[in-house]
Amino acid sequence: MSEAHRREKQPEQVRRSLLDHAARCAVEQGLGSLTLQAVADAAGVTKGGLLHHFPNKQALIEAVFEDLLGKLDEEIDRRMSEDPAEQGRFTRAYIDAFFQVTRERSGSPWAALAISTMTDPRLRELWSEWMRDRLARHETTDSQPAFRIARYAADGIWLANLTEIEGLEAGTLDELRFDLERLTKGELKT
Amino acid sequence: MSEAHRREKQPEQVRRSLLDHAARCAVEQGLGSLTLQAVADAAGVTKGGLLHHFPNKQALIEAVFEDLLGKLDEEIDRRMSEDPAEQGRFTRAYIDAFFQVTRERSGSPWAALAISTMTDPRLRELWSEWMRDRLARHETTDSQPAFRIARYAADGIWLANLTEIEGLEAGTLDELRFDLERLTKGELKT
DNA sequence: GCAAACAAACCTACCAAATGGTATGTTTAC
DNA sequence: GTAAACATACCATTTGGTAGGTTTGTTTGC
Repeated sequence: MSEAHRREKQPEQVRRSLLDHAARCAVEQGLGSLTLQAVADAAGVTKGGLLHHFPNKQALIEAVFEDLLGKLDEEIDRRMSEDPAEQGRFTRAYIDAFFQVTRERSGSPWAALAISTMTDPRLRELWSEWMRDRLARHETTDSQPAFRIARYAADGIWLANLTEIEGLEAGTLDELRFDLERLTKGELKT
Repeated sequence: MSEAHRREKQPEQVRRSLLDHAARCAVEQGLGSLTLQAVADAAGVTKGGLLHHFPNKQALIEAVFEDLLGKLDEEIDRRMSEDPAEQGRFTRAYIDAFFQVTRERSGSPWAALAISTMTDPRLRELWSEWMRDRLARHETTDSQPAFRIARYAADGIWLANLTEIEGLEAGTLDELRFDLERLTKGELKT
């Protein structure tokens, strides 16, 4: 620590490290009690160094959030481009993306997204806009009730996985994934 | 304020007020930035008075959480006792309870439950235990895939409602409620 | 029946630690 | 040489928590 003077300067890399570790800290301690010192330490930089990249705490938090939203966008777009069927294309990509990060489990920065969303009104707005925008874009293919329910269920599963300390079991996740697929095909019976 | 010396002492009432206002503050400011002073002020007591009822901050938070869990238990039990059909009885009560608090919207102390659950590892554990316990109790009637998916979807809807600034529209909520009911009867098609 | 004793329910005053942020110095890259 | 990329030192404020006092309610002793 505090050796950054000696090593070659790679601002982009440091910035990236700060974003990643900030997301991690937000998961572990909660966003409210997130401290600049902790993030700086985790990223191997001093607090002053951190404040050089992000003018204040709020700016850091919003940067983390936008970074994660961007990644989610990319991931979903990638999956959609590989899906041949048109109906429910967005819903499948959305669900799969969530299941992937659900499996990746702890340390996954995505959890920060949830906590942030709940806590900070500004971030709530960003998330709302993102969701409204994507839904509008795929209204013709993904607005049927079963798709909507399936997406909400994916959210719920993801939430449950965050809540469980050890995460849901892999087998359970596979079952749920399968059930959701059936749901989007009208095959799920009681 | 600070007149509690003069008024007759009603510890139970003060304790209740502290729990309620703590839940409220947690919703508004987030649990992480919840301050003892704010809670005490809101309840019309000094910080010292608060710390007489709850030895420290963590104890207060856990007390709030357990209080809310207890209310949820009562609500679900009440609904279950009024439900004639056996299959999916718990799932229906669970969904209805969540939809009710979803409709009640802001100021409802239930939102604190969500935020708390994500932030605090200890509370995560409490919630996990509660859920595991209830699921075990109703395994024979509520373990089918469609029920499980329906419960997760209810969680997701509830989460979305917290996320949206103004909350989901009443009409949208009614639709979702109707779709979930159909899902538990195997009537939901794409 | 009543005062003394005691405990519970508060309040006031205070402190040590942590935290966000500033100001300024030092090293590296171009 | 100059600007960016850091680090160091420091400050004002806030916050959780403690210590000890004061008031109210209840029980005990006689």
